[in-house]
Amino acid sequence: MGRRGDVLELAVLGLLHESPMHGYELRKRLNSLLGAFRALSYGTLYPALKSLLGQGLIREAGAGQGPALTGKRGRIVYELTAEGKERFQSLVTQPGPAAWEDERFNVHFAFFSRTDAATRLQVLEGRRSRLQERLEGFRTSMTRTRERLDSYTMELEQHGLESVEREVRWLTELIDSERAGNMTHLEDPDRPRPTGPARSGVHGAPDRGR
Amino acid sequence: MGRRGDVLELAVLGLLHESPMHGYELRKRLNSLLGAFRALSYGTLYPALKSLLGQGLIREAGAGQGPALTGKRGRIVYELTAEGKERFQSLVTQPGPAAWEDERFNVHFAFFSRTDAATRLQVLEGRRSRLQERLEGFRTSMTRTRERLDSYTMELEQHGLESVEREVRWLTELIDSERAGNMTHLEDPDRPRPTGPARSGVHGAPDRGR
DNA sequence: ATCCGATGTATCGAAGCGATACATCGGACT
DNA sequence: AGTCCGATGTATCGCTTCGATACATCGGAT
Repeated sequence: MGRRGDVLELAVLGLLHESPMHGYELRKRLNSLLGAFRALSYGTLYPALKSLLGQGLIREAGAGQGPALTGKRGRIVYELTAEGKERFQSLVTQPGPAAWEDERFNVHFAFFSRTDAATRLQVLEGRRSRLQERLEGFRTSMTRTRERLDSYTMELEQHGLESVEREVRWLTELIDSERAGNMTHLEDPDRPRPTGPARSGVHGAPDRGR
Repeated sequence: MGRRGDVLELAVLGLLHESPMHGYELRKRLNSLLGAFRALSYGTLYPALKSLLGQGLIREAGAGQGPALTGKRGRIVYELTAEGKERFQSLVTQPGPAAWEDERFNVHFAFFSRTDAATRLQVLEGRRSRLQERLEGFRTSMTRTRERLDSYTMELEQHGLESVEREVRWLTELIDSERAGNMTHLEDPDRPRPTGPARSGVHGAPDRGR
């Protein structure tokens, strides 16, 4: 499993952690999960599944115990093994080198309800500072090319800048509400609370897929 | 030149149309032009340049007439041939099948000042309706998965929706100002006007890379 | 009754990516 | 004066991923 593969690994493990699934369904879920608008190719998915099978992280389930998805033919339902569950936990708990890169972040975020608060903050803040670096790059680039004025190019750069600024604001709100949430119900993870950030009524827009 | 290559072709041609350049410089410009945050690989660029050379659209310039970029070693400066210029014009004038796909759009937009008004409108409107389709997808997907409530996933979908809505608004403003601009100075392309849209003081944020 | 689009698994050729090798240059530090 | 080092610069290799396609079954519309 290669350079993009490890994100795929996390994503597949996470989805199968919710419920067993076959490849076709998995792909659809992955497409929205990865946030990429280009569909994930089967030429990527199936090799990845094979690799996961080989590592013993998933297995093919004997058909027909999942409710309401009993087809009678060759649909292969995958489910997590015990090792798979452990692997998922370790991946989600210790975000590897650079979990805040573009697609990485989306996937990690999607599994935040299965992540502990400390890790959530770590990922959110990592992502934010990553974006702030990018912001710097934008600003210097824009002052550098100030004189060479093509309005359309300027518009494009301007847009990009504002888009990233927007996402930074969004992240800041999430971080704040994450911290606030922690102080009130950090100690009891089993308390029946609405898993997730304390929706503060304000929304932002993250990256939307590279 | 393959599936992404034709965008690359347009981008390279467009950049070399401004001024001759060597590969390293070209790559940096392409990275900001393509809007992709993942850097374009040399393993993509150099084969593309070879292909363009093979087609006779660009040629290697004899070194040392460009002002202030005279290195004495092997830096290879590329420049457009006459065929290259024609090719660029035809690519920029008749936007091929789907010029409004994610990265495609950025590149076409970047060369708007060398595009006629009709084509500009065509691309902008195509892009907008493309995004509106995507909006539909989002909304149905969100109502469909309403009951299955993971706040983080919801937040992610919400964000995406708003991000796209934002870009639609941006495009609408561009289209409006494009139409308004057309009525005042459509007829004289050589008039020394501030090439570009009539900056209406409002900005939006487009896609940011794929 | 049969057509057709959605569902479903799987692979292949081509293209792109990340890493790396190699080389020169200018400036900083000692 | 030496020498280190990061930026500039060209180029290729192996592995991953993509887009297309093949093939098969299902359910519903005509």
